[in-house]
Amino acid sequence: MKVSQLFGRTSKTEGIDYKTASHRLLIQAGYIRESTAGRYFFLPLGQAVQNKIIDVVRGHMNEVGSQEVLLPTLHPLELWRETNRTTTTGFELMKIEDRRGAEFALGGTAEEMAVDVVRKFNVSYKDLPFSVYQFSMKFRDELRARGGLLRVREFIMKDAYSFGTEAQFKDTYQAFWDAYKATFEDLGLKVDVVAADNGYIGGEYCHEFISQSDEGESRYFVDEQSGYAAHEDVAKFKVEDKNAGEELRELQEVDAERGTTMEDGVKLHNMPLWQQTKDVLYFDEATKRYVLALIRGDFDVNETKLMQAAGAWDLRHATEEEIREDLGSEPGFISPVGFPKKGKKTGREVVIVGDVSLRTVHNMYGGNNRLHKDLLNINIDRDYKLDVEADIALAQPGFISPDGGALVEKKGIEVGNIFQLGYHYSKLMHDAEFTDETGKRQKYYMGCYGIGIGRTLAAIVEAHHDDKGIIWPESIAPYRVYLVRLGQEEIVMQTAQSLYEDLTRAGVAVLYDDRTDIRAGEKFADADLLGIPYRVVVSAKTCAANQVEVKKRTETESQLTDRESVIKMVAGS
RNA sequence: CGGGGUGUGGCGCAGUUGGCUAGCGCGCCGCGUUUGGGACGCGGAGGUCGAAGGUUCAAGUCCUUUCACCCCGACCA
Repeated sequence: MKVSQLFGRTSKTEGIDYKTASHRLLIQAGYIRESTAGRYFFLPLGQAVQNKIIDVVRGHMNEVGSQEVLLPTLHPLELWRETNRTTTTGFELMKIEDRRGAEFALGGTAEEMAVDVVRKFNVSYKDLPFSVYQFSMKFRDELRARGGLLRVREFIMKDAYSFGTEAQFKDTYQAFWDAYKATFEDLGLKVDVVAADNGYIGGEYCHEFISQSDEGESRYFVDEQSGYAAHEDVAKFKVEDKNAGEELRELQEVDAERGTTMEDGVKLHNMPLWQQTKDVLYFDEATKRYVLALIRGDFDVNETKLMQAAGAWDLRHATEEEIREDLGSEPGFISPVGFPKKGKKTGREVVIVGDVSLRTVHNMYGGNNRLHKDLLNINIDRDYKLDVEADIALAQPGFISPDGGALVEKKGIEVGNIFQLGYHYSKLMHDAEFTDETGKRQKYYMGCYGIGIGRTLAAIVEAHHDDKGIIWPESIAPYRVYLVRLGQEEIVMQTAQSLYEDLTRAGVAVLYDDRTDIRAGEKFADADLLGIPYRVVVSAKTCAANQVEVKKRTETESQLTDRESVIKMVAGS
């Protein structure tokens, strides 16, 4: 390709509004251009990179035996109703109607569609396990797009769906895990694999592949020694015993002229924070129940864990009015001791969820559901009972991981994920079954596996750039060589042209800067900005020496060699 | 949806207490001089100043409404 004919152009002036490096560089170098927020034009260079990434991903998918398909973009809304996903969450689903009023979802993920096509074929145990995957445009009605390609409203995603028996699943999940590791390695991305929350996708466990970056939105914890890694939503940690050996003392009410914060309690009673009870009252809009979360005073409630434990979907904090008038308690003085089972006025059920850390403390202190009254020597089981006991604590940096090392907080870009779906979809959707060896119909056990192609592209730029521009890993560079011609002497014109042809013949993708009205500095600057791995220069100087100049984007010094060596060098590997 | 900010040729911006024909740099087109790290001269093209309504003799500038975009938050594979 000749630069003089390339559609899209670099820009000297950069958009100062763009905060992330990938956003700025990709636009400045002419890879992408914005349409509206979160929707991008992929120009020839950007599309070339995107296709390279797709090739790498496809290779690994094929390697694990997954089969490429293409599902429709418009999903019958009926299918989404079958799994309740039109209502279960505030999922950012785009909807559309045709002129006859038929309703569709613009595909944002395609579990239902995958099940729908598989059930049309009445599979048997002989077909299992198997998986299908596709590359397709996904639509998300994001409240706020950000960071260029990092969070968008339309993007190409590779999504795969596996079908099998429960016994087969472990191997399938591991195979995708390994394939993802290999994929991101090929793409030049170092990723952490972290345990995460399934959210509206359903299922019981999943893992995110996160490229560490300050620009990322995912916060997670890593135990560097053991390799334990988990998203902040699900991160576990060891809870040490405090005074669990202490003898139980008698429950006692005392006057408590204090404010409503934890610190006020600590000051008034002159006792440690960890010995205080933290009582947080929520209301779940989905199930219309109150959820009272109890935890040791020095910990915070992790709302994601809490929702899982309580079976809640849509938590909000209870209002002061609800606390006082419906539950007869007092903000800042809530206590599980004698807390009502139901709202007095509304009759709404109350679920008490306690953190496992409550077992590590005896003789706790806290409110007594009345203004300026506290209780001393509160003890679990004796003074109150839990409906659910679970880990609902929020991990913090420095806490001890389940494996014993200290948790370190990291930020990163989630470029891929793998989900165990189990029977979630096959149970919700009719006929999602296979025939087993005995002729009986069985639900199949599923997984799904996604990679955001555009986001991966952005993550690669975040990981590989300097102040001059992008530095593409060789595996996905849009071109392998940036051939710079300096000057218009006959010999230079001929040498550059024939080198261009020779390299192309040798199978090397060359971007040939044949512009005649552009000076050297600008060509070099563009070469750096574009980030092509090899820069080859042909000029009067190199021709006089009967050589060409070559420099890798990652290096600062160029070298002179003969043209055969250059061809060998860039064609190699 | 809350907070902050910005909308003036493709990009980056200036435009005073309202005042004459809306400017500058980059880029684009033409001619010439240049030519190893973002040259220079001359000549061009390109703008209903985000949109609508209002105030005024007069609006890029003031008022109202609205839309879009950027950043932070809430939300979210």
